[in-house]
Amino acid sequence: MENTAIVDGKKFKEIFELANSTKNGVCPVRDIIARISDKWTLLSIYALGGYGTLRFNELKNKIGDVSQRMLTVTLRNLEADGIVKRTIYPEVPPRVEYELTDLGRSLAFQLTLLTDWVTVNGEVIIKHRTLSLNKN
Amino acid sequence: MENTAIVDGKKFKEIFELANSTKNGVCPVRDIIARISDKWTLLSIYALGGYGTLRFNELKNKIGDVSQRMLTVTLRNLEADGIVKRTIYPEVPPRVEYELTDLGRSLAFQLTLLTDWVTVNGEVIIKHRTLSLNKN
DNA sequence: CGGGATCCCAGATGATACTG
DNA sequence: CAGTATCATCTGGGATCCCG
Repeated sequence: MENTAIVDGKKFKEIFELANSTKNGVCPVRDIIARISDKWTLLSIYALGGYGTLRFNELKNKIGDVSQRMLTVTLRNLEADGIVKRTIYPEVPPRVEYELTDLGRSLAFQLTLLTDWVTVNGEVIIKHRTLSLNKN
Repeated sequence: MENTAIVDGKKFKEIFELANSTKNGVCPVRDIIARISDKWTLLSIYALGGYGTLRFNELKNKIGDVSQRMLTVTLRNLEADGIVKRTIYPEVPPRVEYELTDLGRSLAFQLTLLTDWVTVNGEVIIKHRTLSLNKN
């Protein structure tokens, strides 16, 4: 049944048109997918999905090799999109906690589906890629 | 049940660890997601999913504003990953046709799920983003 | 027709230093 | 602690020209 939906191609044409058009200069589909599939964005969402609530440096230490600047930028974007909630506690030293919103959790769930696909098919792809390289 | 899988966070921790680690210098999860969520890759997959088989310039014209170079690069990558099949007909002038492989169709289906999510939640995100901008 | 090769720029990203 | 600001760098991607 999975293939049925694909073979007829109707849905794909609709999606293609949707992804290939812009409203007010932006294409929601492309724009949003591009943003969420960013390296640090993906890791941030997964980390917050797995650990619930994290402080800035906790998140930074978990991801490991992200620069402070990029984590800040990433989290600001996610906050602006309503995917992450940022809570500032007026203490000294300051404490800032991040967590996924309901929208964020919903997105996170969708991303697990994609990740599952990659888990199943990733090795085949990497292998294919490697073989392809050796031909040249 | 969707939330159950997320609230406990177990699966997310696993996925996070998976996406945050590398084997032989590459992380399949991040690497593959980054590649497929590229603007032109996404549009190419959708177009081939919807129209089946397309010649180079047919595909180029459908997408519209893609440069020749980028479409070539995109298709070469997809071919190397085993997602797109490239067939050259030894004619003059040359004819080259592109189509999704079984792996490609499987991936395309997964991407429709993500696109569906964006279709449902995209406007909310864009609106949230716009409101967020106006605060500054 | 379907590319390959080259040049080049804007924007993304990292490193570093400073601060409320 | 959790950033901001600035500078340096590096890369994606477009423009252009050429070719089998």
